[in-house]
Amino acid sequence: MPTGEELERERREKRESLSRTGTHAYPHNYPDRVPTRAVRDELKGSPPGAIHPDHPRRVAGRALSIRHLGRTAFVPLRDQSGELQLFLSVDHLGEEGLRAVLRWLDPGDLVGAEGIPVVTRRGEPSLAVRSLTLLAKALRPPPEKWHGLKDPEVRLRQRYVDLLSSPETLTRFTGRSVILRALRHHLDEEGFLGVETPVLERVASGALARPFVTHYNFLDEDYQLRIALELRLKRLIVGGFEKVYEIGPVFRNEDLDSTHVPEFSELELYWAYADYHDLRALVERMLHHLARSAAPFLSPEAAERIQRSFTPPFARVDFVHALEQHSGLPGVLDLPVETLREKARAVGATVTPSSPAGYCLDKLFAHHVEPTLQEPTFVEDHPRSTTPLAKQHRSLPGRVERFELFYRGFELGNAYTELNDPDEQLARFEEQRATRGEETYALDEDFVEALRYGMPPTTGVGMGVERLLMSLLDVASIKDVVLFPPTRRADPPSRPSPSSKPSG
RNA sequence: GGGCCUGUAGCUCAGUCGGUAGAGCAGGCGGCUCUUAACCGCAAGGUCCAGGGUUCGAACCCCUGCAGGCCCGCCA
Repeated sequence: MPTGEELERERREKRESLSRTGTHAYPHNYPDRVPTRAVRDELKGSPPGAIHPDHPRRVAGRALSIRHLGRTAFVPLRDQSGELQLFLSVDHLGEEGLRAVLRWLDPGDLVGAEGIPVVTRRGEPSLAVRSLTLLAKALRPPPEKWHGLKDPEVRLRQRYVDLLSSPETLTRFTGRSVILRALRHHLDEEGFLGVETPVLERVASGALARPFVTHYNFLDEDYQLRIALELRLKRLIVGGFEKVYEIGPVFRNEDLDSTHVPEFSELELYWAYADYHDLRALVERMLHHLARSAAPFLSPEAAERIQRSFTPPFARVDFVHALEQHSGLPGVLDLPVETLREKARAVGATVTPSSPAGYCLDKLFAHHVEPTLQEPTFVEDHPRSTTPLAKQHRSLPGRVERFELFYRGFELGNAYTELNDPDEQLARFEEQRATRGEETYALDEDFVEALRYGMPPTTGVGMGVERLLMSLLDVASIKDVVLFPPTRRADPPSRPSPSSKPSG
């Protein structure tokens, strides 16, 4: 850090000289403060020049910049509720008081201010400061006040800098928390119980993904980080819970792009004595509710558009009909698997001689149909070979009772009428293992054992929370809704390249 | 894994034909009692992502690597 060092040294010197006057640079609290928004609200409707000397107020936050005009100065202050201008003048602070403040105050410092609410002659709601207190010195300068922090790499690696300098980032992540609170509240209101199940599993199953592996020293045993919540939650249904959900992190040892991160939050929900038709209606109600809760964090136009999109009923298409229509392959379910492999390979999928029909159908669907599903759409009644955990369709042979919800061309959720016959479950696992080799759902023996005790008819859904948030907050990249997405090592040791010619 | 693009002051960005780097903001000094991207003046601030090569001379051309972005592939 070349001249950053000089900037920091200057700020350290200001801090030290303040300490020498007996002022603590890092006091322990700042009592009786009010949000800056409260002061702005009080001043609403007051004319320029208004003064409220009988209502002294204390506010605290980050000083954004300093506009010094001789015997006055203006300092915008930001806290979580918004911004308020501090008005510093010799009239309230005295000659020496103002001079002293300007000696130590830097943009980025955290300060507390006590003063009286005023509206300046130019009409800006302000606090005429009688006393300014340093609450924490910023040794690093904040990003440029007008352009802010642009560097996408720094925004991810040092998210705190992004948050402290970009109000829209703070707003977006506030939106994340508020929407998830609304989600939990909605599920609670629907009668579901929130539960927590283990992140560390002997065998991570319930989805098709490579797990992260870790080691439990005490048991001297390798554990895996969960890739889904499904099998644990269904055990709870066996045990007598009738409506449960969990929202929590799952881990899939995979690459990262605009719709995938290796660590993400999943919502899974299981509902006994109900089927996927009941669940479809619940998902519609839930998303409609969440779209309303997202509105305060969006532009009015985006809020309106998203609420309109998520107003039930959503579109419904049959998996097989949609695939046949968009691919131009009639009778796709009756095609021999060799033909399906050939067609899948033709659209760029990685196909092996043992790739099963379900895999090829998934790939063909992903290529031909998914990009067309921009508005919320339920894709229903998948071929049986595409999934091992769903129950046979009650009227369509060769299909299962399943729906996936798509929006903007990506998958938001996946639901089944759950398979609850232990013998068929075991057969499906083994069938997958036989045809897919490594590419298979791990066999969870204890889960099958649980089913042998009897699981009521049940329906369940899994949704990627970040994708849900991308949809509701109207952003294009999953990193925009993950506070601390993973990044590569910042400064790997540089080594001379082996192919470079020796100097001489 | 493949293609394209990016990396220069604390931040945001210029940098022509290869001739030892520039602006604005922030910081320093001076001025100004209503600014709000305040303004005016002065001075200062650089591992040009890293390593190597070509050249009298490289931020610029070449090679390799690293990090990031976009697209494609892979991945429930």
